[in-house]
Amino acid sequence: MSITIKDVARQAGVSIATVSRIVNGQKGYGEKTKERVLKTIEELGYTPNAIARGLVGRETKSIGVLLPKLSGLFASKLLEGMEETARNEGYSLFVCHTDSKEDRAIQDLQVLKEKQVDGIIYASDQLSESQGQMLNSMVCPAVFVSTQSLTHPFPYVKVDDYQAACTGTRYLIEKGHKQIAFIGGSLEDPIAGKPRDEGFRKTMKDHHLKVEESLTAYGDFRFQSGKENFKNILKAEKPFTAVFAVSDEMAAGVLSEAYEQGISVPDDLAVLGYDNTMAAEMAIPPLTTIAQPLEEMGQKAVELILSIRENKGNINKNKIVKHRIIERKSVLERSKTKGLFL
Amino acid sequence: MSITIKDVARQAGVSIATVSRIVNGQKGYGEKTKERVLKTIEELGYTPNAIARGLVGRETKSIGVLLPKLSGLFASKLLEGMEETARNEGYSLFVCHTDSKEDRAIQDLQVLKEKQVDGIIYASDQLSESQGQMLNSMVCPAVFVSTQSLTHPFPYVKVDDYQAACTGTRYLIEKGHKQIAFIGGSLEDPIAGKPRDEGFRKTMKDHHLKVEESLTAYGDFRFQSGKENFKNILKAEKPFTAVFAVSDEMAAGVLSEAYEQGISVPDDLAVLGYDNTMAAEMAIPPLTTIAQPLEEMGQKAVELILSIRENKGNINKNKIVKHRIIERKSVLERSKTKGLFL
DNA sequence: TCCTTTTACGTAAACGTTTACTCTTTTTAA
DNA sequence: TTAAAAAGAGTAAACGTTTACGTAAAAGGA
Repeated sequence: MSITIKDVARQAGVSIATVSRIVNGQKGYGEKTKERVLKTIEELGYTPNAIARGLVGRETKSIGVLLPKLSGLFASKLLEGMEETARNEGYSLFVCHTDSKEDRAIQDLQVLKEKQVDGIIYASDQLSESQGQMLNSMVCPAVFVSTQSLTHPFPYVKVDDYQAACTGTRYLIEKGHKQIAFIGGSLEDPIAGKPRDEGFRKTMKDHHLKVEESLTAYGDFRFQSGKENFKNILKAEKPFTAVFAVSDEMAAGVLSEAYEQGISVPDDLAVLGYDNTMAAEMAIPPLTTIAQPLEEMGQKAVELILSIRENKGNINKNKIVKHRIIERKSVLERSKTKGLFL
Repeated sequence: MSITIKDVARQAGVSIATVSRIVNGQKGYGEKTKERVLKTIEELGYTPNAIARGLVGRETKSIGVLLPKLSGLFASKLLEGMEETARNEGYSLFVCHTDSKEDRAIQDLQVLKEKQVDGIIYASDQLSESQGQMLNSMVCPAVFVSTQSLTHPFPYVKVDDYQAACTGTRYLIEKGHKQIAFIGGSLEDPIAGKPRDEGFRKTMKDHHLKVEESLTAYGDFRFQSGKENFKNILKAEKPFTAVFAVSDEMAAGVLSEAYEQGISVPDDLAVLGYDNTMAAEMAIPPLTTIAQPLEEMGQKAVELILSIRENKGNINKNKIVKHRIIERKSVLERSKTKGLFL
């Protein structure tokens, strides 16, 4: 059995209320008492019980985080940002790996509710109807990061996917590329899939460029998906000089497949990524990519939770964070890259 | 204010003890009562309060995990394994990013103690003396994963680093390589640094091969470190045909530097990695590497915690898990690779 | 000096559960 | 039938805190 506030109180010859006040830095005790109690705490090695605190104070200083995938550079960078901020504010993080499975996410939400978390961060995945209902039924605030929901208007932190895709496409075009392949996310994904596709198409159109449908493909943001989709695109044997893959992992897949087929990047083909995870840095050649400020997003997400807890009456808290191009080595000017099937 | 067991009891016309028993699937109530209570629970949308449970039952169904770095493929894969097992056993994970900083780890341990976690997993980092003392003072079990401590004998789950390094070195030698560069971890690191170095040297010696000191370097397992160390090794201009880097990230670093210097892997040089994270898969060329079964290690670590909680009197619980070579494309036979400075 | 305010505590209730004891009532066994 | 056992349920104490309220003494003000 461990040392409780009672033991401290008895040993120091005061009431538990006094110990509590001292521990919590409130006032209502004399200087000598304080010192005596502090010494006793030290001697006994007393540690307050956060569970008991949580029960009476009705806050647990913990936040639940739902991530579709833990083992990737994207999620882990996001998590690092959240952890840093949470720590500084005295909060801990429960992490849940939903694997994009409906039932897992529901289970997670249920558990987090029972564990009385002070907030929930739902990251980079689509929200189903029943998840949305659960989220609504929670007493704690919930925010989205790197995603949002059209039907359930929780505050979110994300980049403007549409604009980011425009930026990327424009970058390629300004480098002189005209025939551009595109590997996007699922078009059924209204948050990260569709808007990027739209951004790409809109920008192409604005520059009077045609998008060749056999040069477009849609995957799931993963390495394998990038690799396979690029293989399919190559099968079409249509001319192109650049490919825009909307995640670094997919871009790495493109690089990998290109390598296998003896296609040299950037000499034969330009490749543009998206995210700016470490995958972009480690790639060969290092990937030029659209950066999402993942750590900042994680930080903002927990700040958002915290600010909602304070001003219960909150204004619209959505935060659009800025994307930007990180130029590395995978994109050259059109004139310096040969292109494929020309 | 949310619905409590009292509300359910009142509404259903029974005592809270009965509700509790029904919720927890114990016995001591009639079939009709059970149905009535269950219906009431459904209607009211009652959710048990795990904090209150934790207070009386003195278990919180949560486990704390300390990781030196969150944002890497290594940690996140490990985490994924832990999460999966924890979830299946009804546990949640608090993740803490120590950043290998003494004070952060101490703070984390303190918080986890206050939050009354049921176990602690200390991952892939060296344990300092004061951390060891804190760990000892915790009431819950603690285990190491992918590390261990010589001075604080907590149970651990890891591969045999010495043997794994032997395996890797032997693999290279069996492929006919004789002049092998080595990029290790810090020699001050008695767990993951020194043993791998020793395994490398021992195996070289056993095969009557000389290790050329200017072809060895020691880093911190990260990409940049691999890159820079390889650059230094090249400066020595000593002949060699293979390099063994003891993390995939560092191996990716050598690939990256090799690419910049126009060295072709595997045609000019063989590269062997360690870990088998996604970095190995995504690398160009895909890395042949020593696999650590990270997910399995994560799983075993939480299983270990759980089993210690049950049989309080526990035997020696250390678990050495098996490493193995994953052959991909970065190592060819000596006869097929040109080598450098020959 | 006397009254008022402040300081320094202590008491006890609450937070939402679980569970050891009760006490009936019903079932079982002989 | 009747005693014993089992089933069905309630009461209340505990878990370790925080905090509203009370009270006596000390300090302050005139």
